[in-house]
Amino acid sequence: MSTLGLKLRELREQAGFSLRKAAVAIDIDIAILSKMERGERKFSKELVLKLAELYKTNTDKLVIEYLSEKVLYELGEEEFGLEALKVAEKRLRYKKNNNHE
Amino acid sequence: MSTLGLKLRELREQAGFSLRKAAVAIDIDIAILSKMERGERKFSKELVLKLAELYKTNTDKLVIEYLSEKVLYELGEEEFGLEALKVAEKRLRYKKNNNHE
DNA sequence: GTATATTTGACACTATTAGTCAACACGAGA
DNA sequence: TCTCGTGTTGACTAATAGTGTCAAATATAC
Repeated sequence: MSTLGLKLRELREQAGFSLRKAAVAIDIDIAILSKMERGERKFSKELVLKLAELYKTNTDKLVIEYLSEKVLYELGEEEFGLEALKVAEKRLRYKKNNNHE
Repeated sequence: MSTLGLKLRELREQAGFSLRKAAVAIDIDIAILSKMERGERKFSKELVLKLAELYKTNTDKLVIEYLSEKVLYELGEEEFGLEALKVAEKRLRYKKNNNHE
């Protein structure tokens, strides 16, 4: 199940939006938001940002959540998922330090 | 540039295969293998495994490399890439410990 | 009952990715 | 120079995945 979806649903309810109103506010179909909140469809980063703004909440954590879910989705049930994450992390650190473009 | 591509090119040359022969052996078009080795196209896991077998080399490291590249590709130039990786890692560990399906 | 909110599935549309093929460039050696 | 083996490139089509739209079904409250 999608953690990001759950969080965004909670945030929506806390902010007092119905699914319909939230969907209208960010200009998407109600069905899509419903499915996204329940993890049946993937969020786009753009929508996550729009929703964060609508609910007046901090975007960073949500973006991190969004990205990590994307990463986990890509790894699927792979046996070496953890090892791959470690390698990716190492390479990303290296890139950050040397590739200040 | 693709580390996986470079590695597989080295392995191919060490194993004494021309691009053509390797491509024929795993039943793909030469152009595809050429592009994959140079990072112009993404590898599929299936092809990585076939090539590892052809070159008689250990598959695990190559699979890990393959997965980490996939992950890094998904993260792109995201500001919070590292943070996302850490969250993903934490969640994956949790899943491994509790979700022995 | 009506009204509002959400879920579900079917469908079409678009974008992305994968596969095919032919032309091209290059160097080695006859 | 000719040609053979090697690798690169681009154009094109096919297959696949992702998105958006809509209406019907379901649920919840009044």
